[in-house]
Amino acid sequence: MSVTIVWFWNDLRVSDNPALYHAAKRGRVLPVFIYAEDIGVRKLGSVKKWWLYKSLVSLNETLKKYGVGLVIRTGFDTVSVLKELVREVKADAVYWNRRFDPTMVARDERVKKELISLGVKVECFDSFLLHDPNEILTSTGKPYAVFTPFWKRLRKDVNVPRPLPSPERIQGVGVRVRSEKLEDLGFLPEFKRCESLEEFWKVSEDAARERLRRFVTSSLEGYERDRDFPYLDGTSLISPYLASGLISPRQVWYEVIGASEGKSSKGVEAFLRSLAWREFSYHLLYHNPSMLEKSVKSIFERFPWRLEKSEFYERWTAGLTGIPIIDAGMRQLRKVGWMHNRVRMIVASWFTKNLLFHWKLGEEWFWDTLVDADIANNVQNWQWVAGCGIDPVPFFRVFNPILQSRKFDPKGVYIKKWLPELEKFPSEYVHEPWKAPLPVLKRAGVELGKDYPLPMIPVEESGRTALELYKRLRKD
DNA sequence: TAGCTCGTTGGACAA
DNA sequence: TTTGTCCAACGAGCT
Repeated sequence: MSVTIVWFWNDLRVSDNPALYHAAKRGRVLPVFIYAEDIGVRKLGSVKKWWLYKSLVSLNETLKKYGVGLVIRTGFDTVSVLKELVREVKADAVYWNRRFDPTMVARDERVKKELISLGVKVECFDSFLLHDPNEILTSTGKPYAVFTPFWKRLRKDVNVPRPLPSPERIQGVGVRVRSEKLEDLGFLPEFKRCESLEEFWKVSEDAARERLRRFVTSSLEGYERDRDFPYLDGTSLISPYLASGLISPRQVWYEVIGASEGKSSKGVEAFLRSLAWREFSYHLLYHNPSMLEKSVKSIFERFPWRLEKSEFYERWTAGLTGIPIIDAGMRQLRKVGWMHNRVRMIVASWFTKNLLFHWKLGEEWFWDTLVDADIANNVQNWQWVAGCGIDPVPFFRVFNPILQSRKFDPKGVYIKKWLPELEKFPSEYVHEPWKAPLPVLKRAGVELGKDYPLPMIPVEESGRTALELYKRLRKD
């Protein structure tokens, strides 16, 4: 009987998992997770490790219900580990779901070649994206570089495959296979903030489906209207599940479309459009691998970004900038490993256009602290906000965090949730506490500079500095 | 081919 | 309070 190794990575689920599904149909199955040195462009971020740990525990439990366990292996390079496993269980095939970040694409090609040369059958399946970056191209045969035409094309032409069911049964390999302990991978010890993550997130395939269902029934209809307001529960919170593959994008796609009958199509279309941004990020990265390191608009390679992690950097990461909306966002990130998208833009704009730090420093911090850290989304969005990416926000568009705060959190509900020290502030002053008269401060029980910091730099003036630098750069 | 339109997420200012 | 215009310029993508 044939034996197939299923190599898991960012597809940690049993439903709509084509590699697992087809392997189970084929014969005996060995599900494997490999944590090798060649895992991709970056080492895993610390919060992502926590998420991964939880996901793997959950996947293992699900597989156990089928009577098979998840084998965990570490090593220097993946291909050696796989070759070893092939020998151990006399596997004649290795299946996995395609990955799209450029270093993984290169590695997977290498792995494929080596395995085939040993006479092992290799099959790769699609489920990580809705589209194949090679197949959606403009009429001139080039990759898309602007989102809207890309989205129109995707919506019109891409036939999203229906999600596959979970395998009915999975037959194990029948021999004992050594597995390393999940605890020994070092995913938890270096990480000290698990407590609030544990409270906030349920990490499993079922939790992903449940979360999505709740969003679809309660928030989808108003999504277009509510998504921009961080004090509302208006977004799906599905991103970390997508990033690790506890749910697939086509499961999301069909759940949303299926539940949309009777609901405003505006909410549905707006949400599908958001989902398409994930596609677009991978489209861009797949065709422009250098964007991981370099600003796409090359003029920005000469921009005088700050590169050293100074006190300003520390205050930004700690949520002690003195601008409440920014600090609320950065503290939410610290506590639960997630930040509302609107606030991500505000803190990133402040970081790159007021503090003038290189977008890469911010991108790295997000990478390390987000449960939904995803290489393509992270890099694309940071370059977009910084104004140096493909189809970005124009550089001269500097967000004014105070105006953003007043517009999207008028009563300061979101601010107060994450900054309890400002709880007693009247909403008139909660966006800029430094303007509060002394009696207001007294009543709120806040001494500025002690209980809550003064703004680290002047808001409007710092925005103008960035513009000046940019203008000068263009003249040279 | 050449020309036309448009660009996820803004802000200042005027009316 | 709300709405419209301009800001600077360019290149993608369509017709």
